Amino acid sequence: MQEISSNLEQFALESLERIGSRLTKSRKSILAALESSKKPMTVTDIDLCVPGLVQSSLYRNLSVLEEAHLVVRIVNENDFAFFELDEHVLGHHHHLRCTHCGDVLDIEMSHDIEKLLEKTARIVAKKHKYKDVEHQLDFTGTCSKCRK
Amino acid sequence: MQEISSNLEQFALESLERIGSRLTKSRKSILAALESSKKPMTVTDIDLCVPGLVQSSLYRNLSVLEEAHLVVRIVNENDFAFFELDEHVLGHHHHLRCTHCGDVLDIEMSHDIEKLLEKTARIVAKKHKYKDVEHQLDFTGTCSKCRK
DNA sequence: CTTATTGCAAATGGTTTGCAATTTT
DNA sequence: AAAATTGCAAACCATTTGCAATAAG
Repeated sequence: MQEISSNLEQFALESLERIGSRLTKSRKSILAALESSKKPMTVTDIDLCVPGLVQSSLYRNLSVLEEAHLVVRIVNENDFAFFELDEHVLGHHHHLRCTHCGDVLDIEMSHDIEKLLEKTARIVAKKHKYKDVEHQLDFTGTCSKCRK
Repeated sequence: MQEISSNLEQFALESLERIGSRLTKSRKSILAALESSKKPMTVTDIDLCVPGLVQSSLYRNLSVLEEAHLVVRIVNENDFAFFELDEHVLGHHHHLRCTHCGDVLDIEMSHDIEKLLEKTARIVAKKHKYKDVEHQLDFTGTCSKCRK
């Protein structure tokens, strides 16, 4: 079981405190798992890294961490969710997803593309009377494993 | 109950035939509902437009239509799916989704942005050894109704 | 001692499935 | 007839929830 970085620990403590929640051992383990993973994880993945924690508690912890803006849930067309650290922690990024196995990778876009997307988001918001519009640019295709 | 356009009817007939399925009255009604809707619909929405069709049959029909590439399923973070006509029918477009009520709107991007996204998809595919990479650019925010 | 968290078991609810009856070609 | 579609009811299954017991501040 890996350690949570002290940066993240401090940030998590504050974020959780802000919503009246505690940074328990379980939550540290969950954050550690997500931090050490190079890509989004399913609940099953996370479960393996936090032995002894019942699945319903894991779900409850993930909800709390989501509420604290430490974790985000990624919904895909398979019927289970992926989780990863929030962009506040991980930095802004995008996803490349395999439509066959559901696997998700984090990828980054150039500064120019990001600027363009932000500008576009502002235009879209104005046109459709939406507030706080954010963009999500995802790519989907077939990974090399699924082609074998 | 609205009519399906003859263009769509012809295309649907061919697409369904190709996978050994028939263009039944129910399927016509479903396609008509989706065609007349200006935005993606939930199963409940569609159900209202196809009275007398049991929900399980509706789901089965939607699966067949999906398989025939006539319809696509949009997954969002709420726990029910939205459906709309495939891009083969509707043309390529993007989505603006309200994170509060789950509502989805179709929006279009400029030609320049599309070109840039296609180019980026090719680069991403090469870098990560993915095939047939497509992009999905979605915007999320709060709609005007949810701010009242 | 007060509030948050946990484990356990049961419920939820959108979606899927088995099967016999019905419709379509 | 042969094959696809339907209705009905039951199953699925990831996720949520109620509640009493436990842990943390």
